[in-house]
Amino acid sequence: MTSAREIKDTLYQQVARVGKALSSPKRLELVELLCQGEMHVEQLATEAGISLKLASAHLKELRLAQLVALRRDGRRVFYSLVDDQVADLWVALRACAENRLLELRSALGEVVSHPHELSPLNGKSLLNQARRGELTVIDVRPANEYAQAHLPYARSMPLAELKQRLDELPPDRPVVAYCRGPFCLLAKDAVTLLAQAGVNATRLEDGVAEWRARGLPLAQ
Amino acid sequence: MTSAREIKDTLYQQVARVGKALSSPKRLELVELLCQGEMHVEQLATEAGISLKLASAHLKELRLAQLVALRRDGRRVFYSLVDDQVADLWVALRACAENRLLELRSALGEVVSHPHELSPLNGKSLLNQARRGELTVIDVRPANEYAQAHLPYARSMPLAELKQRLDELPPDRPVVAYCRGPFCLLAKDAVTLLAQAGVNATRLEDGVAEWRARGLPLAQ
DNA sequence: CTAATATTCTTTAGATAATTAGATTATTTA
DNA sequence: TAAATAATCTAATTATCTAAAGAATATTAG
Repeated sequence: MTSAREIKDTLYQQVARVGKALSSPKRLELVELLCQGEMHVEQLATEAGISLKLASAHLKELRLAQLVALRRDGRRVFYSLVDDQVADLWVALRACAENRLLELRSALGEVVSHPHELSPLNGKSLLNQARRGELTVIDVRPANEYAQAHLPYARSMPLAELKQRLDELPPDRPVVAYCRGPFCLLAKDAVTLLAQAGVNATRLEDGVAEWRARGLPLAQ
Repeated sequence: MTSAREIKDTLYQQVARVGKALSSPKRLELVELLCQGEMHVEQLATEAGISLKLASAHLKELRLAQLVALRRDGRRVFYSLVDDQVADLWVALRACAENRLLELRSALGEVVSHPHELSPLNGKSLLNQARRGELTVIDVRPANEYAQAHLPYARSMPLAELKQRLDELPPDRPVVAYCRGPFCLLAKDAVTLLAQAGVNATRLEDGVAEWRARGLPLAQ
């Protein structure tokens, strides 16, 4: 004999498990990292700026909420999102927060300090211009993230190597740099570096998760 | 002098405010109720089965996360979602939980115990059949929720009045009943009641929030 | 089989949240 | 202006979460 109230309580409790998994800043950062592809615990801990132990504990929470899955390879444990719906949820949650929290907007202002550095293009026209070779799209994330999924026509130029590889960029052609998404600082730094080298560079705010959530295609 | 880490921490913290707001079962239930339209605190508390004080406290949390807004009318305080994006987020979160948590699926099985009672129609064809008068769509939520938004061609027949108003239903025509969404028990009870009265009745799982999230039109 | 590495498990302290009851504020009605 | 109503605020208790540190486990290399 299960009462209506008990059934309802169970239903909302279960959904709240997912909400709870998304209620900690560090877990959100881990989810965003996993939107870039699978990573092992040490990578995740380093990128998120937390201890390995804490990363492991947060990943366990995400695993209990069935948002991530793990795969063992030798002595490494690789985590990944269970599917793209989780990435879409992250993008939706971020967008919702962005659209209503003033504190978030002003903090984001520090990431995108120079509006003219932002690529004014929408996805489709960027795609077209890139295909025609009218501009160069570079992916400034670490190479292993590029290898797992990247924007069409984008070439991998990790921020760490960018300075040494400037000569690989086709001359006299605008460059659009992207990274992990709106919260990531890699593309911002890339644009600054390129501008100092005299390259006409802008940043695309989207990462692969945002790109896919818009229904646009990705390459591997 | 704000470090990159500090900026990032702020960004994820802000998004986590929204995640945190969605991490409590009772707050989720309140959000789902507010998807039906604005309600005052006592209504919300009664429907969610909690005390007025607790409802007030949860609503304050939702307000701090900027997910709901309030309006005072006389001695009543009416709450509503700040916009449809919040309703979409609720629908997305529920869908994400539904698709991966087995416990949720089995609990949901108790709400939708008889699969043949579920309307097999998709939104557009339901709309067409309703327009042509081939079936009767009834909204079994309380009348004030119907008044704020409802499915096109639906008529209001609150569950509480349904038994007395059976004669208003066009005879020999299938009836599709809907309520607040997949977690709501009103439509299930309506279908049971109608079936006992010999009416060919099925349930539509969608509520207005799900309907709108699918990009389908609503009426007022 | 042993040592080294990568990760998880366990425990703990401090911080934060949920819930309840009592006091308080704002609004309407008499 | 006083009483009644609706909701919020404050304070207290209990429960839960975060983060860190030490112990334990699983896998590989020697």
